[in-house]
Amino acid sequence: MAGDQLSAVFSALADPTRRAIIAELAERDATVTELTAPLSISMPAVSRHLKVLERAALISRSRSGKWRASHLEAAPLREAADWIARYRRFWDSSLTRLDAHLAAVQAAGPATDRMADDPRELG
Amino acid sequence: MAGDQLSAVFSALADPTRRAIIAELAERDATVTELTAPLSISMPAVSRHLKVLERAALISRSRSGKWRASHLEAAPLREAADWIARYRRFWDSSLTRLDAHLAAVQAAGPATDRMADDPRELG
DNA sequence: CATACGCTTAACCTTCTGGTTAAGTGAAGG
DNA sequence: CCTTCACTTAACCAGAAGGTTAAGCGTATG
Repeated sequence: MAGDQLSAVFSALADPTRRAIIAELAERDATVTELTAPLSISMPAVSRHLKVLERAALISRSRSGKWRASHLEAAPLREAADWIARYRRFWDSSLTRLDAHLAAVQAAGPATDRMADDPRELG
Repeated sequence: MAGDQLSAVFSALADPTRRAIIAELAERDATVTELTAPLSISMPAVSRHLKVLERAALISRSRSGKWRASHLEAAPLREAADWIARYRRFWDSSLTRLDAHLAAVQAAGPATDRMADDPRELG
């Protein structure tokens, strides 16, 4: 299981250490040693976390001498965000008219659409 | 690890079967039997997936006679979306001018070029 | 009331995960 | 050179995950 891209991304994000690494890389590229420093685990453990992130395409890595820098790649995060966004209508009360319309269409539920009586169509 | 709420949510979303269940519940509440039908796994397996989703607070369940209906609870999805949204500037091309400025400042310039000399200059 | 139904729990198995320490690789440098 | 540094890989372990079948439990129902 968990073979598809989305699963790999969510699975990568499920670990707090990896989220911390992502947060760090959001500020600057970093070497394995730099990433290990603030964490309370060994460097091999960090190395494997990086491999997981790399497999999920959440980071890319460049070699320069004996250092390897990790760089955040956000494209998979967008896919994850897009997936979650499908359910945005379930929590967001400030829906735009377009969102409401699409939500109504997707839900295929006529009664639940509170804006169905609004004559204004989306522009 | 993986004890916090966010980890539980991402971990729950990491499984394709559970995402399928969420997609189903987004359309209508459903019993365990109804949820099991389109899936190629046994009912006990689905029952455990539901328990995982319940622990992540992604669903609530109500009992009615011998049937138990599952209901989607989207609040945790919002938390997950909020976390990912922190990195939106890394993929969203429609940045505001302020966001672009902050992104440029935080990225802190061409790190990979200087890395060849000394990794400490990465930041 | 006996039985079938809906679902959960138990027991078991295999695979995955995340950590460790120790050894291996390749570039820097005294 | 030959060591040190940065990092990866290997070997190992404990526990979690996800599947199965079988059994249990409570509610409908013929």
